[in-house]
Amino acid sequence: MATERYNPKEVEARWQAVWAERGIFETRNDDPRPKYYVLEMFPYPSGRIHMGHVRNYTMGDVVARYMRAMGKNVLHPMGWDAFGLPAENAAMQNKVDPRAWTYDNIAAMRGQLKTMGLSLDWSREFATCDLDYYHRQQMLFLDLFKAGLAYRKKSKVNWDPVDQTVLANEQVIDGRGWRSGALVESRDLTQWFFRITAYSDDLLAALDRLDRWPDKVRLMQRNWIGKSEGMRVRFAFDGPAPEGFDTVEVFTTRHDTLFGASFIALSPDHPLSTALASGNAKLADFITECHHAGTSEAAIEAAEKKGFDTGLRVIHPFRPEVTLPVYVANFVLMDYGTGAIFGCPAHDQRDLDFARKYGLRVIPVVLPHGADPQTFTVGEEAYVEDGTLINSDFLDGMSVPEAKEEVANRLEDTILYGKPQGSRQVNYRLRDWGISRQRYWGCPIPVIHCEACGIVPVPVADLPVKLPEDVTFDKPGNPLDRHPTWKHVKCPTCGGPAVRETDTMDTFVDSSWYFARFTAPRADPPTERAAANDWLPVDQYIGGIEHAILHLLYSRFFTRAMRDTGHLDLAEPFAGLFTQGMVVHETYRRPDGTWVSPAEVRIEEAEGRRRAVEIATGAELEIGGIEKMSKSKRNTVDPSDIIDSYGADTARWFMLSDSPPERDVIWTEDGVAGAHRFVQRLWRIVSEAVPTLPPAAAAHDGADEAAVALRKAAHRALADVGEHIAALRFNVAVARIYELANAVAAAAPKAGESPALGHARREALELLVQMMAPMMPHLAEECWKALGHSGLVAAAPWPKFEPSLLVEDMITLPVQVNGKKRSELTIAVDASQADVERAALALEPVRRALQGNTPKKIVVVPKRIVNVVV
RNA sequence: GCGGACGUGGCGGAAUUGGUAGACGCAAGGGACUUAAAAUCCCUCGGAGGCAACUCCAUGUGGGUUCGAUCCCCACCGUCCGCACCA
Repeated sequence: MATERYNPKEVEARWQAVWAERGIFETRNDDPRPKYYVLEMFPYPSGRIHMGHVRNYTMGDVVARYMRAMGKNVLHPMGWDAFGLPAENAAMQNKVDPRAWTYDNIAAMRGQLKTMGLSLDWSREFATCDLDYYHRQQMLFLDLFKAGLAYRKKSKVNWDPVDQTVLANEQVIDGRGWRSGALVESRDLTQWFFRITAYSDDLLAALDRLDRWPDKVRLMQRNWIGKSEGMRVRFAFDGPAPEGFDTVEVFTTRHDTLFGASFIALSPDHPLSTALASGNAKLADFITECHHAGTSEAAIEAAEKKGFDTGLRVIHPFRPEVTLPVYVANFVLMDYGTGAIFGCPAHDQRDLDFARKYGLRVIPVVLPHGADPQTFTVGEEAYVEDGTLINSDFLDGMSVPEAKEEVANRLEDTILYGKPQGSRQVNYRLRDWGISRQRYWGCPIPVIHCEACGIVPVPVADLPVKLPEDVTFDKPGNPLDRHPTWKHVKCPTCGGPAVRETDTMDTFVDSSWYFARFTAPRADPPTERAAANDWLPVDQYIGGIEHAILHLLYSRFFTRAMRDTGHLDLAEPFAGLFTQGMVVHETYRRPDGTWVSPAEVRIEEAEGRRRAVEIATGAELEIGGIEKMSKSKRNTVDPSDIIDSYGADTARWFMLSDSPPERDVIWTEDGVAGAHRFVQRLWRIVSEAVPTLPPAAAAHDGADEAAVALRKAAHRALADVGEHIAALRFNVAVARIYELANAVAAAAPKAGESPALGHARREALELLVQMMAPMMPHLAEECWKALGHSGLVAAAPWPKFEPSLLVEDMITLPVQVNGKKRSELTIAVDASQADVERAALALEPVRRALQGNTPKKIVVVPKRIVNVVV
């Protein structure tokens, strides 16, 4: 009897309907089983899902389904990161309402996701642009504001003069606005900030405890936070001090090199620079010039160290007779340390470049180990390594750490104008998070500006501050700002005329707490504290490495802020993090350089050479590099096309096969076809075996050799697959499933076989189906039903392997002579060392390799290897 | 420049983290079935030598440690990623 081909289209829709109807993926908060929260980074509703989503959500779904089978109460929700620029751009370009555009996209993508057969709890779905959600976000903002974690300050921002808006750093490409192409200006604007720096040290220290995060991500965050331990040191002026300044304060991590100081450099934005410039046109010009210099990497690379001598001199803390010139220098950053440094040219490359240019002294004060103090000089390269102090008075002979300690102690004990001259300071690279956006499609910052009362938070009872719907996008700039009525309100405190804050929040705020909202998505307060505490942290979070710093750091901050404002009781939102690789594809281009999509290309193989041919024209195309799927290179493959022609299980299986999940996966037609062949093959194996199977798994008595072998293969696979899924090594789990499928196929039903083999086959098939169920859930349900089960495999517990079947009584050991494998030895597992040695030496290839020599030593590693050493 | 990761057949990769290198898949070649094709099934598949059993070489390159190294150490080459005037 010929088996009918498996029809994924019909089967998948059918099982998806059954799952939905029975609500088996809806999760209750009062379920007594142990919890497991698996979450994939929620998508931006761009309109269509892409292969990256398919990969991400497939991985999460395998974990969710596996954990559910393991008896956990699994929370696996989905939502939409729905505020952001693209909706406004669509509004400007296509005259559509950003709200309608967004919700249409969500509907389209929800439909696509549903065809993937993901075990999601759709009852918890929300979008961040839902009034319900951003209302709660405004409540959180007010709490942060009250706690001093949200504040306003003037700061430098990227300003796009054409679009009239602030741009995030990521939206500035080579110094130009990504949309307008205009040169971005640096502007001082008053903006809202979240005080992430209040948690710098905790965010850093807690990284060590995130042992289920990739080292790479932890390292990136560590570097981003950028802790450095140093000193603030104040220098007194030689002669009259400028108005309003009694000293110049610098930050340094190399206070050991203080005797090598030869100048002071101020940032062009330092208050002293600004003050001096008001009476000095040349200095003012210099500062302006500094501001105009590019801030791109290339510009910084090429930029020369430049300075302007202010004429001021300061006194060396330990050598009253020595004075140092004070420069304004283009390479000193205002927002790190104190915005001023002391220059030690011998031991810092930038300082050296600067000193050479302006003819300043270069005094070596750290002598390399083993160098001769008489002959050691610094040429064009500063010496930044460790060594022994020289030319440094009371520090001479000390190591660098000793010298640092000594300098710190002395400066702390020296009083200058009523304060210690120096103090130890820990400095961080991390800055507060600027969340103001001059944009419409975001969460309004719930604050009112009153001329009399200043900044007045909107009373909680007046929330939500709702985005107006009657806005225009015909002009650049913020539609909220030019809306005729929206911003004009009465002051909640004094009742006088006031205006609303028209900035909206960075969309990264929206994604900084959505995982908490999922735990009680319809609760009246932002979180239902008990639910958040019960469910969080997320046990397994999965997403792209591109969020290593931004989203993942912001969320860690925001969770702490929510803890400190009473919304939940934990610091770390994500206990386990996995960063998946990208989906990449070959590229094809015409001779004129334009790209051609894979769907329009046919690959031909002739004389061992692969050719790409454009289907429409028959013209040969150039096969380009394998790159991330992107619209610009046109190398995308639409998941819906794949699901239409092969089914979701095939797409899911392909995503999990071959490539380790953290690495990039190359999407190939051959690979997908191969995955689909396996789907068909599994169906064939199961459906052809079914008529021959005994009705249900019976006791495995009177088992013959073939039956035992099949049972061992099945239980070995079961043990391995569970282990590999739990460790997210999906590609290896897939390989084990292939192996078991091969083993079952090899033991195909034969006339006259033993009943024991029939029982073993049923057992193996049932295990096989359960093992593949997290990965190919539709096919698994169909097979499960074919095997005679009335329940759902999606609701079945994960089977337990039989440990006795994993134990072998005979074992095959490789036998080496001098480290080279010469033979194999099959022997009882519990054979004594002496027996193993004797048997190994008796092997013909071993005797040949020994050539009559007596072994010096025989290494026997039990259950591993025998090595005969001559 | 600083920091990090990686390098295994034609390709994706596996290897119990010091113990049989190349599991599993893809591609390729050969065969069976078929009027033919598709589908399916069987065989071969790191390199060199040999009819063969087998031998030698081989995990980027060169050294080292070890009975034994893809794995540990040193140096180098290459690829990729992050940060970037952070004092």
